[in-house]
Amino acid sequence: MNYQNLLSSISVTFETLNKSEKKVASAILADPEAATGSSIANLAKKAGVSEPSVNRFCKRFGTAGFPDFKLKLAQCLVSGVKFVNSNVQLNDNVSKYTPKIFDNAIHDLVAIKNQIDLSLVEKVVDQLLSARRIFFFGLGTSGAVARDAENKFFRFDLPVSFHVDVLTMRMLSAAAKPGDLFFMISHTGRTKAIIDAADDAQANGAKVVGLTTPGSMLAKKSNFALEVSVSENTEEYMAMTSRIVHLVILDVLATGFILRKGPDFLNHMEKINRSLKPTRYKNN
Amino acid sequence: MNYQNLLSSISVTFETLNKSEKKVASAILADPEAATGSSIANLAKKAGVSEPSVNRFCKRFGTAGFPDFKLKLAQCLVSGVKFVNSNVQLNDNVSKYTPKIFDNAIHDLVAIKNQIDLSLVEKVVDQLLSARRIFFFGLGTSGAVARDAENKFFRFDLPVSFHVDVLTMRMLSAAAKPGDLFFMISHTGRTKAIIDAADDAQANGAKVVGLTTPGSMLAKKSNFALEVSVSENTEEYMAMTSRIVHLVILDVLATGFILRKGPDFLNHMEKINRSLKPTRYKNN
DNA sequence: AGTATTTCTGTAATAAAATTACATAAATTA
DNA sequence: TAATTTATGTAATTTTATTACAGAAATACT
Repeated sequence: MNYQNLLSSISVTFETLNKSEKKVASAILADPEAATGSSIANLAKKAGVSEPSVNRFCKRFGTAGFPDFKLKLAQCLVSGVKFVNSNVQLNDNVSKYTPKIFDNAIHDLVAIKNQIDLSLVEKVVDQLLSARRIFFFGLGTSGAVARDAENKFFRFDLPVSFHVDVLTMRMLSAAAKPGDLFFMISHTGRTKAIIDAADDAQANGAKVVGLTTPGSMLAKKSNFALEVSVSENTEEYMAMTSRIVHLVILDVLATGFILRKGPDFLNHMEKINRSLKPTRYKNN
Repeated sequence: MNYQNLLSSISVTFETLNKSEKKVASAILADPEAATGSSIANLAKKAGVSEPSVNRFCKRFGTAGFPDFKLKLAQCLVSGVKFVNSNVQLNDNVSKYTPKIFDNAIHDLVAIKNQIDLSLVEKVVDQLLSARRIFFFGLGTSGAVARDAENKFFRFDLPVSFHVDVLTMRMLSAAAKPGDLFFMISHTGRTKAIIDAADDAQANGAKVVGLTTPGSMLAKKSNFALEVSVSENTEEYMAMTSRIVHLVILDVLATGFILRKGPDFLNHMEKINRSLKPTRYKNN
């Protein structure tokens, strides 16, 4: 029995279960989350069966007993999409809202880490490696992300630029050529200027990478869509975790790029790093 | 407490634990997998402490008790945040380096979440609330952070600007006045232009907030130093996690600002959000 | 249909585990 | 050095889970 699929095992074998086991299964399937937190007595009551029936149920599914069952159930819930309720409340004080903000970012990073399509990452790295020019486009918050991306990728011995000006975006995408890579960053994926530029760039034979929300207009129009879904509530008034995840994904791509370039490339990187020395005061 | 990173939390806060808690932490860190399966008596024996000590340990980490702790520990093992030695190696493939990059960011966020000085956060929020003008200064990667900060704080009905041009920085700090707030962002805290500006601004009676590495020159010269220490190795060739943590801290400050402004302020925020509507395509 | 056999399920007893209350020890402060 | 706080363990209590067993329900077999 694979504990990753405990829940689906339960629902799949449901019909083969006997009366009381079905009751237990229903109680668990109705709220698996709650089941992980309750005692055997509690769950038995909720299911309308005796405690040993619950225990037997657990053993039937290959676990050592009820505590072990809860553990494995909890583990199989992790991989599913599930939000921590870390909403900031209006009356939160500093010791409440601070960890919440951190937790939201952490939670979304963990979620995306587990969801990200590695073969797609690889493909985008390929695109970055073979591109003749790279443009990062973003507006508002994503403008800051685009700027950060440029600040990373310019080190890679490639013509890279970032743009936050919609007129420039129009002109560049109108003048796009095969070999150009347009890296579009937009959390909503509905920003007109970005969508229009994606259309134009693609019509001119350039490739478009979209860093955006799943199924968005931008995702659909991209050759390669890096889709990032974050807990909606955190983005209510200001972009928060989406841009954090975007930045980390750009780090991943940059890392992939460097690794593919091989060890010699590190000399080039080192040269760039050394250039900063005169801009800094000595370390005490 | 974020259950995704219970393990990270334990390893990060290890030094702040007292004697018996350290014993428990070591026993768990030595074999987290085993810990999820053992009884409190067992673990207590392995750690060489009493059972209540284990129980207190669990509560200290924000869990309801030992069973709940085991559950959350088991969950965090699934998501598999490696809390030690997530260095990218030259021969890593995409499925190796991708989670490492994420893990590094996650790990540092957990670390700072646990270390951040909440009263200092509160004080900086006070400064932001009472400032007559706010300037965000940053160069390179921190320039992107400064831009992001401006993109957040301009919504707050305050004169806010960000600067990435050292000449402008000089002029602005030379013309600083009491009531001005200079928010300096520099991971190294040794960037000459930033340090010089901090000196000038302070000499002219303005307040300086530094977002930088602990004990840096900038930290020493700031009225309020938000000190962030990240795992050094991640910053070798390019700033990675430091800027992520900086951004999240700015989110915390922005959140603190809004909450202090009270519920009426949300109308103002809402008005700004609405203004973006015409720039976007309709959601299908 | 009626009995035997098997399978299922609950009750009650037992065992295991976790938590609490309290006391003592260690560390810290004055 | 005494006073106070903090940390830790012992023992009692409570909660939780498991087992053994018996009665009920279902199935199979005359």
